[in-house]
Amino acid sequence: MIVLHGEQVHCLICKHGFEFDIFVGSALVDMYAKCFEMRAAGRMFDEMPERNLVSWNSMIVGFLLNKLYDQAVRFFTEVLGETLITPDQIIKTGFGMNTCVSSSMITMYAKCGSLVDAQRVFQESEYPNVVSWTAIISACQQHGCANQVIELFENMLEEGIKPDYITLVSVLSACSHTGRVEEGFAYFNSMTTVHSLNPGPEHYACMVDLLGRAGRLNEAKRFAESIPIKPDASVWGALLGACRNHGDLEMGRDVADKLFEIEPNNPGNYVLLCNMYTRNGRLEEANEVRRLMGVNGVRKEPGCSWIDVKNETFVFTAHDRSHSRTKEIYEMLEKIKQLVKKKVYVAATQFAINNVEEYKEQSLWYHSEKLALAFGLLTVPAGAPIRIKKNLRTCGDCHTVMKFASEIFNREIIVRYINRFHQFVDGLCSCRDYW
DNA sequence: GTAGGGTTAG
Repeated sequence: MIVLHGEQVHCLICKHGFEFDIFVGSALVDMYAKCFEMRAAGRMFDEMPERNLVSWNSMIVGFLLNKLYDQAVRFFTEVLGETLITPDQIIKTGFGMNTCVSSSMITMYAKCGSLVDAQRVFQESEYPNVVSWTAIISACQQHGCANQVIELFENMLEEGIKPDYITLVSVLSACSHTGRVEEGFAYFNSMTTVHSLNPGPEHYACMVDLLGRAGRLNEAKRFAESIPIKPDASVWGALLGACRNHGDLEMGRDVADKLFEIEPNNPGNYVLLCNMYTRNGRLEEANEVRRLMGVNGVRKEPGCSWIDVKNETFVFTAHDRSHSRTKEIYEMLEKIKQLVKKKVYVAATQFAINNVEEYKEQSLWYHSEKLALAFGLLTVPAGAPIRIKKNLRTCGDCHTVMKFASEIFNREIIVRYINRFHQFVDGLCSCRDYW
């Protein structure tokens, strides 16, 4: 809708003959991109008689804003007129010294699963500012290294760098994911008493998550209800997740009802409640939730896992048989199963949600992350870590199998679930099973 | 006229 005003101004610009001005043209590209009209932005860009750095940047930023990441990269390589730029080239050009670039690189490495590289970039950055510090703090947070988060945060304060809103989100999240309830509250309180920061919905969500994850559901609920601002979906979402983790169906149902009103199109809430009913053997109610999903036109995003091998990305869905090496993959899966069973492993069939009893255990073995693991064991050279990413949270059974596999095959396995990393080494996970 | 870091949930 807003673009209507922009179009009117665009018309006026044309009438007065300013459409070929490079400043005006770039601003129009930017305007269309920000109105989520990327095609119009592209047309504008194509029609510009000349373009400069800002025009190109406006296009790239526009792609990012519209979540067209691949196109952003393609466009960028077009600017350079060469193939993809590598981190090595960034260092050579000297751009690595730029704090914008280096903080982005910290984030990039962390999100690609390499915390050590992220740390190296941070150490090499000359004048880290609040964004650089927050980038490395978040990186450690996403990798479950809460000790480092706290250490870095304290170092940052000693260096005289003032934390901001986002820094505290990461610190609080680190506390919640490692059961540091008291410390979490201390940091939360320090926002107002020390740092002059007003907590926002994200901070409140972290605090509800902190209490909820620790199993203190009633306190979490009371906290959510006492928030001075109107609690948003993320606050109730955190509480619903805690109800699922700790099996509180009654509270879960109340919270889910709230969420269905606030965000009826979010499939996650339906799935959580449905799973809770199923796990409690209340299949009729579970079906009712599924029906509600259908009525509201909501569809569950299918779970999938992917793994990079030699510059190629392989994607697996549950029960996937589309890969050319499917036979070997399923054989490897069988092998993992036999070896794991020799340990004290017992299939956690409560995580097999939609299956008839006798198929439950077998079905667990075809979760997408296990398929990716089997493929990784077949293809990733010994000694190199197996890196898997998954778009959804994993189930308890997969988490257990990853631990066993790391020990049995003597492999480091790094798995990202949504946006947090678990590192499995010698039969243990970096999250120490608190997740 | 453009540009870096973030939470919960399947």
